[in-house]
Amino acid sequence: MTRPIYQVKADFFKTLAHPARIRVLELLRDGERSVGELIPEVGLEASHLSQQLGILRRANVLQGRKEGSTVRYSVTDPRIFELLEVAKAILTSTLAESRQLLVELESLEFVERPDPPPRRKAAR
Amino acid sequence: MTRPIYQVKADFFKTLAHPARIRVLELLRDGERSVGELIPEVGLEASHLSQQLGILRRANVLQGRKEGSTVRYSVTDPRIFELLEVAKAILTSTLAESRQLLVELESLEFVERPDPPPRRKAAR
DNA sequence: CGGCTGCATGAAGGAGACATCAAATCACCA
DNA sequence: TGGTGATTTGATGTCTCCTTCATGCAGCCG
Repeated sequence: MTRPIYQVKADFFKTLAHPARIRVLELLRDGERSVGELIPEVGLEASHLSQQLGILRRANVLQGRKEGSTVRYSVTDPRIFELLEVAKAILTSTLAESRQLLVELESLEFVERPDPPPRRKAAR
Repeated sequence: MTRPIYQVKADFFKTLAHPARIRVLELLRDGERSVGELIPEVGLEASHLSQQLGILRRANVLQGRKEGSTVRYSVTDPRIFELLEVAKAILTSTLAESRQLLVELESLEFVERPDPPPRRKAAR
């Protein structure tokens, strides 16, 4: 094995860590899409979208199929959707809790704390 | 809703997109750990690890519990492990396919392609 | 009290990711 | 064959993240 597992996993999550790439994946949930179709739906200019698609393609998350002068993309492994579902479930409950916490906080008085003394600049 | 869903999801994946943070999560799979216990297992210096823990904590992935002079961390939502499992499954099969492809490529002759002409520098 | 241990935070430089424009490539058609 | 539309690639400025050092701070113990 060239790279440790946790490094590979981290890289994998990194390829997913971009709003446009997430959108693309969610759009591909209901089937193949050409780049031209994705452009208006994702809202990026062609070259920018192509870069993002390239990142997903090089990570083997997406695959492109050439059809005439267009390229149609689809997901390599449908389990990616399962991943998105689990993420969504986690986020939904986590956010619900945070919101709840916020409500509770707003019902409390603010307690003023004195300003901390200024920090000395690090001499390097 | 302040931010679109795909932005929230992307941020979530971003908090996971670091090898040390993945390691921490995998270690917390079998229960609570103090920072001091994590240091040798993750292999980061204290302050660096603390920064990474802070990122996970602020994202509500981890929670810290103060016990005397130490802090014990645990995962907020156990479904995070499910997420890691799905990711692992995807990576395992994807990597297996890539390896297979590599083997096939190595059995082919290389076809030399002429160097492309130099690109003109963009004048901006 | 005073120092130590355990952890968190702030600041700063360097590395890497993003966004954007220009240019290249390929398929198709007039 | 030249032109046009669709997509990709390359180059580059900007911005964000990562890492490290210095410091802050709370609890514990002598």
